[in-house]
Amino acid sequence: MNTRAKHLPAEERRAATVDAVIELAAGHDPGEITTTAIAQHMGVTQGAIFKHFPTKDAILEAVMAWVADRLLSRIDRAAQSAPTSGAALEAMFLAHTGFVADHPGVPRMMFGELQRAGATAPKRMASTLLRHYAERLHHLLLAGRTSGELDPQLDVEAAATLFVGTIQGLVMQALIAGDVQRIRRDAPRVFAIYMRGIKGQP
Amino acid sequence: MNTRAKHLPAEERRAATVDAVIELAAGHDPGEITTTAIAQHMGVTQGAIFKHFPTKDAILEAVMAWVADRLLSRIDRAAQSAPTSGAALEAMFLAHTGFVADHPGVPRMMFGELQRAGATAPKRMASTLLRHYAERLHHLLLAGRTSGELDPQLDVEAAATLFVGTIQGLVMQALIAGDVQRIRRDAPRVFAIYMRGIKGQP
DNA sequence: TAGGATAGTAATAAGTTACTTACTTTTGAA
DNA sequence: TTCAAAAGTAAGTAACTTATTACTATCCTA
Repeated sequence: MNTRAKHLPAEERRAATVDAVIELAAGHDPGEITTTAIAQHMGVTQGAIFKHFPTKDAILEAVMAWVADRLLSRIDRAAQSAPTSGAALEAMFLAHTGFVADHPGVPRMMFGELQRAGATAPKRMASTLLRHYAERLHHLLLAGRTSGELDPQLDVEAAATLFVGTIQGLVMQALIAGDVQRIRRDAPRVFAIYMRGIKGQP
Repeated sequence: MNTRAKHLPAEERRAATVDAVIELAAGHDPGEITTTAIAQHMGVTQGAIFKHFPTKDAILEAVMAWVADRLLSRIDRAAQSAPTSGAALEAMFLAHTGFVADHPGVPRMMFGELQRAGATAPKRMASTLLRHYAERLHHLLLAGRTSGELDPQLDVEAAATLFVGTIQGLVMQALIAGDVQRIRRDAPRVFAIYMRGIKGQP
């Protein structure tokens, strides 16, 4: 558990709670992230959490908001400084895999939330994040196709599915191997094959 | 709940229990698959389950054994009747996505088990299945590379990761869309891009 | 520095879960 | 047909979950 100062101002405590969840998710399966575990990780009692969040779902909602903000801004920053669509795709891919390697609990939680029954608030946020992500991807793929850098007959929808799936696959392999940093090593190699599949003739 | 005969012989009841889990996983998230839910789905009381399985983990272990047996045999059958390595890869891909479309709960459960803390029996079985799967994949990719059908400089390890990830990505998209049958539609299109990425020059 | 607002504690309520136990019903072979 | 083994029931338990409540410690400003 993190031994930090007690009696944090409300906003800092909320931020610390979100951090605790992200950190716990890195090493435990989402089902084990109980309010007791979150509180222990911060060094407060379980009841203290409910001074700042009305329900547990509200915590998960805040976590999803954190993820959406950080991931999308990191990806946008990476893509903006790339000269071509293909380079932007690669930058986006590496930014995303880098984010996942930094916060390996995030994709687990996302996947876990998406499986939930009904339309919970955190599930909606996860869906929204993925939609925004897909929009950026779609845009880049279309631009690359019209510029001729990518295959002029490229199936953009399938290429977007494959892009996301590739990252998901890297996460799964890392999970099985129990070695998160492996993502950083494998990401460029896997992306090279992907790029070969979508690029235009030289 | 399935209205079947009560008082089944032990072996049939065990099989029915595994079926119930597979069916429940198709529509509910793994966390909701309680022993009560399994029993209700079979039309017996919750306690009855423990006449045939010592623990809940023993049920999940039986489910994983069922999956390993069915999936690997289906894949092997598909690959054997293919003329070339590339055709075998495609047959394997479509057999796998077909299996997933038939039993959409299976990849969810696999992913859920792999996230579990510690080395539980069902988690070990899931890992073993994936290792056997990777072996077949590795073999096919190597054969295709030496025959010249695939890129002679192909990064086999990365190609195997991408193959598995592609399927995982299809599952995730279907989960988000809430439409399992979409996997059947998208699988050939996504595989086409993958194949373009690994094949040799014409 | 006094005192109200804020943050945290300890105990506990209410609900679930996997698993057990004492008992009853069904099955099938002698 | 009889009856013991097999299969299922109903009720209960211990452990764990989220959330609440009455109280206490700490902070910060007037």
